[in-house]
Amino acid sequence: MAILSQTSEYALRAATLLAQHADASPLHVAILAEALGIPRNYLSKTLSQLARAGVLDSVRGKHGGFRLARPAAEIPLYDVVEPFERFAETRRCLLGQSVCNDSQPCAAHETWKAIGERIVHFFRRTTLADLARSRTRWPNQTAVTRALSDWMRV
Amino acid sequence: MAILSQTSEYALRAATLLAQHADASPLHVAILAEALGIPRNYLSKTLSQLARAGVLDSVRGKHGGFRLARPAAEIPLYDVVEPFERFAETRRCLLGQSVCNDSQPCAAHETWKAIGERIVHFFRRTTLADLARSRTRWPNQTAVTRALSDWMRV
DNA sequence: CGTAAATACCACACTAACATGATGTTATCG
DNA sequence: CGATAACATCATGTTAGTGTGGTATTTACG
Repeated sequence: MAILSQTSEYALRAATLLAQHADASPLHVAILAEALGIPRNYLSKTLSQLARAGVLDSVRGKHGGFRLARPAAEIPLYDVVEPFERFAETRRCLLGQSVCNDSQPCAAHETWKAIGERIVHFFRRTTLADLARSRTRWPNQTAVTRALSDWMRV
Repeated sequence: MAILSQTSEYALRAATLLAQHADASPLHVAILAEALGIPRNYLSKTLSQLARAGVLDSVRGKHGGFRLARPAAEIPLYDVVEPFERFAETRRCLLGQSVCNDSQPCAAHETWKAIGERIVHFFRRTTLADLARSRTRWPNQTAVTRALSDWMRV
């Protein structure tokens, strides 16, 4: 009953941390991974996918890293999570009936549909800016400080 | 984004069909599996678990099968699905924050919590009797007819 | 231009969910 | 009591998600 995959959660956390990073310089995967307690290479792969999806910019070479491709307020969580989820399944009949729609509903149709819509609605309406606002407490706080204060580049 | 595991869906379908079976004689796994389009041995294992959980009665030997352990109206979907799901995860913070509760919430806490509660509420409030009421259209309808009319025992 | 530092990519390992087939166990019935 | 029909269980296979390590590629900078 996890709703989101592990990968999606990783993506959300990393994107939130990036949104908390005010200036536009990219952050290294290594530091993000350390700060968030996420396997480094796996996060690297995940963020590359987000870059391909247009959510992040990736900067290669020395002083490279990842940053948001546009302002946090313009990135709904849906965009962050969609590359790793099959949202279409939200609309499948709970009982697996081949015909189950508004005019020929199964017994659970109304309620089940409402739940699915509520989930999608949440991801569409909430943006990274919303998540970045709250005070967060990531697994490795010192690495977070380093990341956000751009420690590496002093 | 499947919310429920495949196994849980199998269990729900089989239980619904059993609830539609008015009389108290048990139904064979083989017929249930054929009617619902579910792998036979896998369904067998799944229903055995439901029997161990007290949701179904299993009857061994010739003329055996499975039937509901109590009236359909007294079996919430939660009971059918719970053996295969980790509902506790519904209450985990979306951002994986170690502290995230009503007094120290993350930015998504309220909405995310509401979604989880709505899902659990649905499974607790809806019973097999509710699902059995609607006209269903299972994958193999002729096998369903056989099953529900107790064809084997004529 | 060469070196170092970063992402990108590839190959593989591990695990849990899903599935299949064979065999064991129990109960009915002739 | 033996044969048969059902569930129960075990061993194994398959797949997708997750994770790891190494190599290739790109870029900055001295």
